[in-house]
This record gives sequence, C-alpha cells and structure tokens, in this order.
Amino acid sequence: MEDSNEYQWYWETNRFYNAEELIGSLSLDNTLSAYVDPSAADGGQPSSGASRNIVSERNRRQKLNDRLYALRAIVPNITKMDKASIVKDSINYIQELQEQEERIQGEIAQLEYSRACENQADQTSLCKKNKRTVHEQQHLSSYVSGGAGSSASPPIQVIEVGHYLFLSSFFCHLIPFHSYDNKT
Amino acid sequence: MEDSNEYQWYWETNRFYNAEELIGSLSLDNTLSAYVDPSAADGGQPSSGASRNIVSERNRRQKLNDRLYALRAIVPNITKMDKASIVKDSINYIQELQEQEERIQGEIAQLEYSRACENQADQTSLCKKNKRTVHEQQHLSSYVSGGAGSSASPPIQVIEVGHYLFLSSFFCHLIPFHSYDNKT
DNA sequence: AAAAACACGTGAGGC
DNA sequence: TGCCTCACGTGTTTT
Repeated sequence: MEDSNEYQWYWETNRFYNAEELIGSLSLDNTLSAYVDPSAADGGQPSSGASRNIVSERNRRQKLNDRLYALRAIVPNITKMDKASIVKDSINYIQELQEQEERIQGEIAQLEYSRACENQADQTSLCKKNKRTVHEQQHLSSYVSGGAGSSASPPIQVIEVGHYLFLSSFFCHLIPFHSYDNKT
Repeated sequence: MEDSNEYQWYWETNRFYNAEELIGSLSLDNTLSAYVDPSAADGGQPSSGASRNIVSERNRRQKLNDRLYALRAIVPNITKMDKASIVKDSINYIQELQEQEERIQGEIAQLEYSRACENQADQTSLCKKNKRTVHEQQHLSSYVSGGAGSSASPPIQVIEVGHYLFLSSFFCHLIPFHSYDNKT
C-alpha cells in the first residue's frame, strides 16, 4: 500500500532499496526458499551467494530502467510511458531524424554544388562530370566493411582517405577541389 | 539444454513459443507449482487466471525484446548486445544526431547567405574567407573520440581532402584509421 | 472487474 | 572460479 506511492514516482526519482534490501539479505536466504546456497556453509555471513545475486539483479534492472528513462527524456514525442512504447517512439524518432538528415544533406549539397558551379562561371558540363568522378573515386581505395558480429549492418563501403576512413554514403556529394582557389 | 540453442538465436529471429505455451497452459497450473489459482475452482478450464497471466507476460517480454532488437538494427554503432548497452548507444546516437541536425541547419543558412553574397558582390573575397575556415577545420579532425558518444561539435565548414572538398557535416562518422581494426 | 504493466526473486548459462 | 546477463513465473499495482 505504501509502495504504490513509491511506484508512482519511479520514473521521476532515483529510488533506493534501503529497507527492503536489509531485511531481504538477513532473512530471505533460508526461510521461505527451498534453495540453499552451497557457499552458505562457510559461515554466518549474511551477504553470501544468492542474496548477492538478488541485489546485483536489482542494480541491473535499475540501470536499464534509468537508461530507458533517459531515452524517454531526449525523445520529444512520447505517447505512452510504457517501456515498449518508449522504445517504439524512439525508433520512429530516430528514423525520421535519419531521413530528415539525409534530405537536408542533399539540400546542402545542392546549394554547395550550385555555388561551386557558379564559381566555375563558364560551363555547367563540369558539374555532371563531377558526379562521375565520385564513382571513379570509390574504387580508388575501397574496403568492404566486414562488421565483426554485426549482421544487420547495411552494405556500406568504407573509403580510405589519408589517415581516415569514411563511409561511402557520405560521398554522395563531392565537390572538386580546383573549383575553389588554390591553397596558398 | 536444448534451450541454449534457442537463446542463441533470440535476437536474430522472431521466436514462437508454440510448443511450450501449449504444455504450459495445460499442465503447469496444478502440477509443480504450490500456488493454486483461486479462480480455478470454478471449473476445469485450463486457461484460467494465472496461466493467462503467464502467456500475457511472455508476449509483453517478447514485444519489448523485439523493439529493442529493432532499435539495435537502426543504430549504426552498437558496441555490445546488452539491453542496457543498446539503449545507451541509442541515446548517444540520438544526441549526436540531434546536435548534428542543428549544426547542419546553421550551415544551410550560411551557405545560402554566402551564395547570395556571391551573386551580387565580388566572389574572390568570399572564397578566401572560405579557405580560412577550411584551415581551421583541418586541425580539428581528431574529434570522433573512439567508441561511444561525446562527439564534439565544432563549427562546420568546408574541408579539403585531396582534390575534393567536403562539407564537414559529413564527417560525423569519421573513423580514425588506427582505431578501425582494433575496435570491437 | 479484467487486462495491462511492473518489480521481484530465482535458476541457467556464458565468459 | 565468480560475475553478469537473461528468461521465466509470480504477486502487485495501475488503467
């Protein structure tokens, strides 16, 4: 009965299992459980074996709940407070954020592209040649990303440039360097 | 023991508790459990009370697991398969996606501005201004902080690499070369 | 009143 | 070896 108030504030505050844990570790290990810990024979140490597992499990649960709560905090449109709904809304939010990012990058590239073409100032044909050089660039040094254990990773190629690796999906908008003025 | 194989494929496939559920609802309510459902006294209906709760709970757990699995699928850099780690990595990914979106919109505004300026004024000065930001960007390039999260968000400009220019917003998933092989 | 969501303890299994 | 993660069934609370 007095727990209901506590459950109500579960997502809002950090809970402490102060009282329950004490009585749990003192009495629970040999009273109403048929399971007796084998390591309990060494002495009267109350925090032995199974009771340690209990508190460890509690910490694990609380950690996941805290992270779920943090996830709920950064996702703007949460409909329900369910654990499953929180994850579902987060998935939707991530997806719409991803496709919006892709769209916006295309928009940026178009701006930058037209700007570069304006700097060329005489031929627009070079702009189309630019897109071709993107494909030529990819086979210059391309790795197939063999993700270790990640089976769900999409077939994105990793391109080596200098000391860095790039995902090929970000190479969709390349601008030739010589369209700008040279490095002094 | 034969469950271990099943547990191994838990995250990869959609599981069905077809067989277990049947034998569970038929026999579990009165054989090996000391708990007897009070509503079981009304008749011989096997799926009454507690056993319904069991299968409902299973569905709930599976639903949350499926969604967590779907969340793991759309987040690119998942380090561990833990439930808590999946949520944690998703939080980091959402955060860096959010701040990247904000950055990118600023970049759009700047591009539009500079493009408008180019259209009316002399463009050489703007190009040199652009080159200054390029130079700024070059020694910032150590920013991806291997592993999870905390990607700093410096001012975004245009980067020169080889014979090409990149928008630095494309570098959000830039991977340092040496940490590629030993990571994960 | 019934269904849904939750926290809990517990055994199994994997490093 | 012990720690960690997990699924499970159960009782309780919320809707």
